[in-house]
Amino acid sequence: MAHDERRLQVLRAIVQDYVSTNDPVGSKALAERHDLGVSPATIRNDMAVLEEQGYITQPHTSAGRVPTDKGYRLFVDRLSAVKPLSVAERRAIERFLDGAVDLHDILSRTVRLLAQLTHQVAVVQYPTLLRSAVRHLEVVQVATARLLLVLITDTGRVEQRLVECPVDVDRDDVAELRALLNQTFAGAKLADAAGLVPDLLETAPPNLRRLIAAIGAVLVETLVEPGEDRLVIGGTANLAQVAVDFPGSLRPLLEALEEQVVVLRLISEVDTGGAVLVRIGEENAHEALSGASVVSVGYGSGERALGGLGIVGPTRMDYPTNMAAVRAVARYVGQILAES
Amino acid sequence: MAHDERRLQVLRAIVQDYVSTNDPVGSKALAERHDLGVSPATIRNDMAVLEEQGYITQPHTSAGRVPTDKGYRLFVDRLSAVKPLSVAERRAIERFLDGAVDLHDILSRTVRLLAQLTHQVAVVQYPTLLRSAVRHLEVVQVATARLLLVLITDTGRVEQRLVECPVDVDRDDVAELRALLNQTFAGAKLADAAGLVPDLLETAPPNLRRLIAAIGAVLVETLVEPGEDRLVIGGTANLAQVAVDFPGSLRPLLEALEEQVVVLRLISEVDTGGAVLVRIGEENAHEALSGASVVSVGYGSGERALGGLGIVGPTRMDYPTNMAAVRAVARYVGQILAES
DNA sequence: TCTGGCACTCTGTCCGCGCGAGTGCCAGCG
DNA sequence: CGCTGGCACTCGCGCGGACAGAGTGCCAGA
Repeated sequence: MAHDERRLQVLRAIVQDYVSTNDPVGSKALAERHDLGVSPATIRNDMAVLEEQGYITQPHTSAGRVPTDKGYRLFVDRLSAVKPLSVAERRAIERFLDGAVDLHDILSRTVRLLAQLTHQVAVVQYPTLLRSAVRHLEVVQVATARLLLVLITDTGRVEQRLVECPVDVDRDDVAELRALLNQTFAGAKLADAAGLVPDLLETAPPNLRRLIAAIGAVLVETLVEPGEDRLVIGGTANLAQVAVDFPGSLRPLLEALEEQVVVLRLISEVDTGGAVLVRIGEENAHEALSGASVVSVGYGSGERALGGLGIVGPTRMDYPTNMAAVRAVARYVGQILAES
Repeated sequence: MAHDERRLQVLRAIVQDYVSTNDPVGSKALAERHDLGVSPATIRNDMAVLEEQGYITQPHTSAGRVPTDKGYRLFVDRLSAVKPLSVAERRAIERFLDGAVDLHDILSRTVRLLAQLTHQVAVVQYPTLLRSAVRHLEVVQVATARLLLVLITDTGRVEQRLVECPVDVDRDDVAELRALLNQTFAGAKLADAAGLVPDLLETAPPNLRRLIAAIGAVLVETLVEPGEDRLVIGGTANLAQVAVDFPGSLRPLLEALEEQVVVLRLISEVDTGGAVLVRIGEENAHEALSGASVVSVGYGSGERALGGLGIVGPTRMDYPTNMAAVRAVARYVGQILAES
């Protein structure tokens, strides 16, 4: 129907204007700024309907209208096209990520880049251990009965653990152990690695049994602990600018960001096959984020996502632009990781 | 003189009251809350002198007095005793830092702990590479002409770099290389390591020359780059609480924190032999920090500081308590690092 | 079904005023 | 010589009323 169509145009216009001005938008201003071809009075009627349907609301009688979470949702789902990035922005991405020396460098550059492009808080998850593969396992003797186990994954992530050995170890044991471990685990998916420990234990020469048991335990612990996934956060300075959107409640938001677990859960739910995921306001389960939106996507070279990245900002954000930025950055990061 | 002595008492009382109430403190309130043995009128005279000397100021005529940077400085230098931590706090430190699995874990626990104890933003520097020693160098072949060089220091820090080789490499070369590198560098201070490269190059077997040249270059680059020192920051949520102290200018402070270089410079100037360093307001060269104070100290097991840690907060902070917390945490971190 | 007009409602802002806290100064006292 | 109580003065803050402006809902007419 023509009416429904126009009503959606009105909603779109409201979202766009509200996002750019941060003022509740009235019927008159809408008619002026957008070529809707109808008078303010007509728009008022449409607005009344939109309000009844729950897409917009007025902060108080006789102020303009403001989109609700539901309104933003409709906007994101049906009323916006992802805005392509400018050439300059694409260049900036390349320039920014080039020259990174290691994984941490890549990720911290990424987070700065994303924060700069979107003017929001950016979050990047370290490549999940479970979806990586073993590139190399290194054993370093620290003391007579103390070994340092270093795990290097194909994504460049490095994890290290101290292992207290039940027996003294000599140099030859270390070399043998190193060879044995790499022979067994090199190339294996970390998700499968835990399963390989019993085999290894069985086939190992007797003199190394107890040692391997200790190491295996630490290894499994390292891999299975799922909470261990790390996070890089940046651009919190952008929160200060949009402080108006979080009346007084900036603190819980900052707390939630430091409480990495909360954000991690949001960012890591990205198994939807490469689509950018948007969570708006109350859609975020956590209370501190009920006034915020999260835009996230998985990154990774191959078929499966290695981890997630995204941004956190006020519900009143420029979704098309930010979604484009998040997607583009994720692609580049995937490429860079594939190369290294 | 008795007069001077009492004036200092007055200054101390002003600082204490102002820190705890955040209200400019007047002569009457001061006489009531502290047993100075004199009347408000006398205190007023003292205040007039203190103001003339630049230790306190009034925000506007007929408000109470507020300490200046100079006033805080005098307070810190001469009027305060470092407050010992409570038993509960000491327990908390131990409990918090126990069970850390690797260096990053230790440092991120430290930063959270410090933020929690002081209610300020906490900053911890990674152990400086230059003051660490090589524990182990690992070489992993990633592709035919591409090696991954992994450096593990005695402080548990791990650095990795990709090396593009000028020639193809086979497995035996890698093993030989690894042995040679460790033989040369293991145990060496990183500060001296760069100087060892030429020797190594000279004594190396001819077939490895070009390879070692490439690796040596990367190694030197990694070590010499001084800007590479990393930082862990936490407790930014505490900034929101004290936002009153940074009228409107919370943003530049957050920016300065993200611009790690700025903070790094402050935190890493800790060569003063273990004393806690306090920089108050304008004493911080950087403009964004001109309304903030930094309390820092070096940590490390042995004679020399491995790195710095500290807190950043409003000039109006509880210096005695915070200095005690910073010092105590630094000691524990030093212990923990020495053990691992 | 859209449009123009009209009355109504509500907020944000500005202004003026009084209150209270705090000061500086002065004269008197030990 | 230093301390004290008293007193007049200053100035910011908060409160209340008035006002302008923006926006709405509704209604009659095209």
